Amino acid sequence: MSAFLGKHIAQQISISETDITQILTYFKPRVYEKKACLLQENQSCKTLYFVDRGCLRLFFCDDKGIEQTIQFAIEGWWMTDLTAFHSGKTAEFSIQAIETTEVMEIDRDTLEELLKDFPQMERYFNKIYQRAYAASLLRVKHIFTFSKEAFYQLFSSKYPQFIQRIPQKILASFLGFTPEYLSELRKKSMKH
Amino acid sequence: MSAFLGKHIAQQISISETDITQILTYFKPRVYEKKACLLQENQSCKTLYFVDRGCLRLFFCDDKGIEQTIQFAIEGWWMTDLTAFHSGKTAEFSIQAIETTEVMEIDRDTLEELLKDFPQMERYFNKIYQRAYAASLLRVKHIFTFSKEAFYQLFSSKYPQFIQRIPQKILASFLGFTPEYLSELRKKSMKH
DNA sequence: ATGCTTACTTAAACCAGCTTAAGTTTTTTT
DNA sequence: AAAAAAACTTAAGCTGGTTTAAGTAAGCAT
Repeated sequence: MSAFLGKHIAQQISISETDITQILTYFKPRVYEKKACLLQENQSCKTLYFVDRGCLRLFFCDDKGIEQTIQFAIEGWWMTDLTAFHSGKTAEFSIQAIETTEVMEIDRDTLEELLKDFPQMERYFNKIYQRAYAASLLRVKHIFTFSKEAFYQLFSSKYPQFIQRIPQKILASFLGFTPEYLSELRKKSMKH
Repeated sequence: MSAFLGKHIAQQISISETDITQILTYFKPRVYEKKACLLQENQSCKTLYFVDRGCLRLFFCDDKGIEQTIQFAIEGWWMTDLTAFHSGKTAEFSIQAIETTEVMEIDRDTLEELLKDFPQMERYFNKIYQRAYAASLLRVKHIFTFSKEAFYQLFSSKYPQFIQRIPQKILASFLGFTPEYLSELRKKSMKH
């Protein structure tokens, strides 16, 4: 049972201990092995994940068959193909575990029940979506502001843990350039 | 008084006519002239806008002093610097009216009151944020998937009204390229 | 251990998209 | 209506980042 999710909720909204305990029963704790696939492009997306420990990525395959990662979720972040999850349409993205990852998961119907039984949770998810949206906008801002080299420098100084944790190929696709160019940048930055 | 906002809310959540009428009283209708500035980078962001008629843009100045537009809001869309609005920090973005624009506006305290008096509205804003977040992610996907030329083709076939309404310079910065290059693409696409 | 597959590196040739700079057209101001 | 400013166009030269291709290292199965 994840104490972390409970804490995370309590941090965002005012809510009683007993409610939190109740709320957690709507979620199912589960472990996904490294490289496990939680959601496949073009399939229906039934589940919302909260990362307790580990790391997930959201990605798609471009027309050349290259996997493009557009988002990570580490401890304390939520992940799903939002559009597919809420609309019932087939997923545009895939989700994969980069490391062995412990999640708390909930399906759409159970989430609806949860929101009916605990309407305060609307406010919690509101904050989650706001944060995610703001992060995504900031990302667009960064893409436009910085050269790829500057973007790499910024990212590696701001999130050094990521550079350790994430395979280069995946990191390169997240940052928006080829693995070859990332390799070049790494070499360059080591000289200093 | 905006009937449009009321309709928009009723479309997203189940709510009574009388509640809608009440809810609308929390908002203030207002008209901004073309080129008017609704929010300035580095100032505090106190207001959330719903566009009734017209068009707003969200932008920032990069280090070379060039304005980069990262989002539009036309009829039926909300706009603010979300992070600044909720956190009280100074804004990272500016907001400007591209056309003479009628909005319904609400400040943070009034919004809090509204959400206290009508908790159902949490669900409404939840949907708004979800939609905005999904749109932003899709944008990142497009940026990575398409060449700038393909991106322009896609955009101009999907949103031909925009091509008409938005000055080229602003459109170019939204699409992520120079006005000169946009000019070249336009010429190219006219030949066909 | 041994082979097999996948991840990373290096370097040269190439090109999409930018910069610069000058010209034209449109809009705004007086 | 004229002048000034801002928006758009055109074209040449250039560069950040990709492509291609070949080599090295690391992970994984047998």
